[in-house]
Amino acid sequence: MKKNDITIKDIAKIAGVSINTVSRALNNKPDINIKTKKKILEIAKELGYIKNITASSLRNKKTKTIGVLFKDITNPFFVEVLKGIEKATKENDYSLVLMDVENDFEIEKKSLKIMAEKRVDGILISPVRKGKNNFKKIINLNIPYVIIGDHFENIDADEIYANDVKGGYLATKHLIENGGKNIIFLSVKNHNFVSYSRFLGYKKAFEEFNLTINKKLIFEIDEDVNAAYKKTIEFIDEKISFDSMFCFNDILAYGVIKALRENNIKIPDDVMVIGYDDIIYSSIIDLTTIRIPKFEIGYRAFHILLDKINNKSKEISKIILDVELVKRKTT
Amino acid sequence: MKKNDITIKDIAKIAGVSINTVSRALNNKPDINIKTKKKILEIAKELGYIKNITASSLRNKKTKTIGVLFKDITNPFFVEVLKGIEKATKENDYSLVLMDVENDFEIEKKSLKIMAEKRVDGILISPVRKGKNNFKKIINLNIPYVIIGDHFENIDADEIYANDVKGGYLATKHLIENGGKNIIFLSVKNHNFVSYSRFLGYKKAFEEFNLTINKKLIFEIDEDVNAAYKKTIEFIDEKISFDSMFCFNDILAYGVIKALRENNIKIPDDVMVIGYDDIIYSSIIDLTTIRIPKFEIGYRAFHILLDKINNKSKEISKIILDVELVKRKTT
DNA sequence: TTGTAGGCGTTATCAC
DNA sequence: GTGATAACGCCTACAA
Repeated sequence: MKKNDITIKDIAKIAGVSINTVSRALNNKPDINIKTKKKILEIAKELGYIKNITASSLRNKKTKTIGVLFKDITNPFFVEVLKGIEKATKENDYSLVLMDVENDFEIEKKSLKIMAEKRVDGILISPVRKGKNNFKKIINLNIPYVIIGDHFENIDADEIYANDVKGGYLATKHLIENGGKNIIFLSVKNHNFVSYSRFLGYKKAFEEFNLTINKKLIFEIDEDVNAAYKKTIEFIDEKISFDSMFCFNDILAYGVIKALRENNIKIPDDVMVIGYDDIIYSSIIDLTTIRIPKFEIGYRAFHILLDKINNKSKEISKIILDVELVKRKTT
Repeated sequence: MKKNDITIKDIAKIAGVSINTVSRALNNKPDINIKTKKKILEIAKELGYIKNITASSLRNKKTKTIGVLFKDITNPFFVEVLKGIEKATKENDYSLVLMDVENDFEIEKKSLKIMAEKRVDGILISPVRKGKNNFKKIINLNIPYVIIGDHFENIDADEIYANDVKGGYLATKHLIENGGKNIIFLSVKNHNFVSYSRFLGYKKAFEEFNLTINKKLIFEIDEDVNAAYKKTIEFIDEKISFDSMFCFNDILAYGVIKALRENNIKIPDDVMVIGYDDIIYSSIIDLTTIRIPKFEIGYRAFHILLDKINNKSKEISKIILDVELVKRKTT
């Protein structure tokens, strides 16, 4: 007999007790004789009994697993967030089912359905954004969820995200204070709230210094190194006048730096570059950036979700985590 | 009534049929009147019925989910592999439970137990290595599994990994051909088979050119950027004579490059640097490296596992994927 | 073509 | 302290 075929029934038979006495022993319930318990535990161990969570989930209506839906599991930002989620999950005896939604509405919809079918206890999601906010339509399941790294207006959902207005402000202020006059804001498409917040911060800094924004220096590209690289080459070719660049994230900044270096533009002397996220490689290339507490976002997101699952909190949480400027050598 | 509380029983009642007629309709079985089927499907849709996979898994003894155990889910190599696994998983209507084993035997053991309890249909694992090979002891469950990115002697396990002997050879040969005389091999601890293979390749190249290896130029450090950075500083401080470095992976190479740059050592003029893996950032910093088909490793690993699960293949697969030199600007 | 009955492995309720 | 029984929701014989 295979080990994972052994059931409490088998143990009961050998121990000469009923199945629910076995259940009691295995689940540390009271109302059981210490000696029978010990005996049962021994038999279970000897037989190599492995509990069937599938069965207990059915009975308990709890799967002790959560679903995690990311737009792109390869994005270093999400990788770090995932690490935080995974850690918290493990610490609380939960498991996690991961799905890469590939920034695609249809896949997101389908994934959500699968999560519902699996009866996950809760969902952590970074919703797909394509211009419109279709998110609300999608989640009409009765599953607790919290949104990670984004904010939706008019939706009563739990959210945890970074203070991107502050981040945009700190970055821009830093550039201005270091002599930046023509500051390009290299933003991305499809990030309504996040990119808008960073833009607001950018604007705020300009206002604080009584400067006016040159809208011609604001660009939106795909969230991709090569797109940033190419765009920067364009700036150079078209002889756009700029002395600093605030990039939507570190990945874009990498592309920018590569393009500048290849054109012998000195960083930071000719052009200052600042990124966003502070992903792990940024310290190596000495990129100045805004640090987001990624691990913490994931870790806390799980705990917010857990409270929802256990009905400990009824009110909606909108958690906004602090960010900080990390000054390195590209500014 | 919540949508996920609706069962086939409810549908049966409304449709005025028995529950297994509903089951037949829902599962596209033959032997059902097309009209009753249509009616049932409509009712199911209207009620917002969501199948309970927990229940069907119990009945079918199939969970349609696999477990993925990685030493470190944050390592870019595994991130890419995971992407491949996730894609293949999704395409085959499977799901994936992810656990970060934190390079720790105890966590690995515990995680494996959880996977067994969840009755995953199969496991994809990059086993923890700490000097000894304790892996065999751990997997004595009756669950199909395939080992990713590693090879164990004397174990009849399915494995998929890269041709690291070739990779080590290509890297070293490239350095020698470009004038490398004193080639440091910066390897890591805890990677018995992989690091040993790369070493064998290194050795092979030396032999081919009738050179003798200087064992004083072989080092083992932790698999960590900062460790590589510090070690390189040591080389410089101790005035070790070297003109090139073959790094165990790209991450180490990043640390090395940083240290060299800070000490005004020109790359590749004074020192050539070559990495391994070709993770995504390496193209940006123009690191010469050995490319491993990471996505493919994950993607194919799933398919090997799937065949095991479906009993399509009884023999053991040892798949060794090809690698290639990617010449960029650090050599 | 459809229905009845039983069981997957666990846990909760209740009685003893 | 312990046991019998039912139930979680689904699927599969088998019978009708």
